[in-house]
Amino acid sequence: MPELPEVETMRRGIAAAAGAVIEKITRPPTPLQAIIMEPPLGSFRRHVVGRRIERVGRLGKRVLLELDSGDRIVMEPRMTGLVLLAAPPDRKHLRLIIELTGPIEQILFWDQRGLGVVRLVSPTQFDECYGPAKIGPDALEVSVDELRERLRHSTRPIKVALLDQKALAGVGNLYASEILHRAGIHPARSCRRLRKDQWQRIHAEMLRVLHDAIQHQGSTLRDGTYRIARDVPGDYQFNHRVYQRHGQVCLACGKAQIVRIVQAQRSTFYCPACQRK
DNA sequence: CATATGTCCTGAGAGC
DNA sequence: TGCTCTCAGGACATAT
Repeated sequence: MPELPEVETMRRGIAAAAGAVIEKITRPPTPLQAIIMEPPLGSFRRHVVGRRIERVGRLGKRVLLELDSGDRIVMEPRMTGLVLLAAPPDRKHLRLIIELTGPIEQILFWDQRGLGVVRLVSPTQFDECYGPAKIGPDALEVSVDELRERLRHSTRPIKVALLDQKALAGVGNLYASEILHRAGIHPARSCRRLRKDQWQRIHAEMLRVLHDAIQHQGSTLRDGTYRIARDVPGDYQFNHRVYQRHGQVCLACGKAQIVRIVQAQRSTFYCPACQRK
């Protein structure tokens, strides 16, 4: 499940596409469900073939190809999607090929489950669908004061609030648990009951965890889908302290066992000793 | 208005 | 062995 570090790794992986011109877009025949494309492929092609990619950006958990027309291609990996230069994990789940002339030859969109989305949006559509009203500040850019102001009046548990992309862009289920463990905050704690120093710890650990995870090129989980290329997984999973470690002894205190609970239909992992309610 | 729930999808693993 | 069932969760639509 690509979150900010995995998507940033994908963005860096294809960053050399800046300057390239789109020659062709194809969707390989597959017995599986096609990913969602908007507009549909024919119209998509007419708008982008011949256009130059000026910049490869990122918006939270999405990769952006900014075109010389002002339009943007928004690539959302969601659960199992990958944006790659080459060497996808297999051919079966290859969903889209963007062929280029320029520094690199192609960009691939691979997605095992097919929940991913690729959209072409005009500047107006971008503001409507992905502007500040829809997507909060990037987790790597937000200040501690803004983070606190955006969430301090919420009645939601802090773990659930950190996943809200309108409030904060980039943190997902895995890193939310890791951040709160390192900050020593119980995941069920209501946002409005957090003190200022606790917000400071959350903010500091968020930056540390996300930057470290980027250094390690993200986390490849048990399902093994996320990777940088066919046989190259990320390795931040070896630094996880709580995620999917329930039943094991906490690496910080060495005493309590990591617990798994469900919040908002999602697994949360924490140490009951290090993260008191 | 804020928060909660249902939905999409595929493959892995459990249980019979 | 092979079937059926459940689960994983990001983002969005719909419901409370």
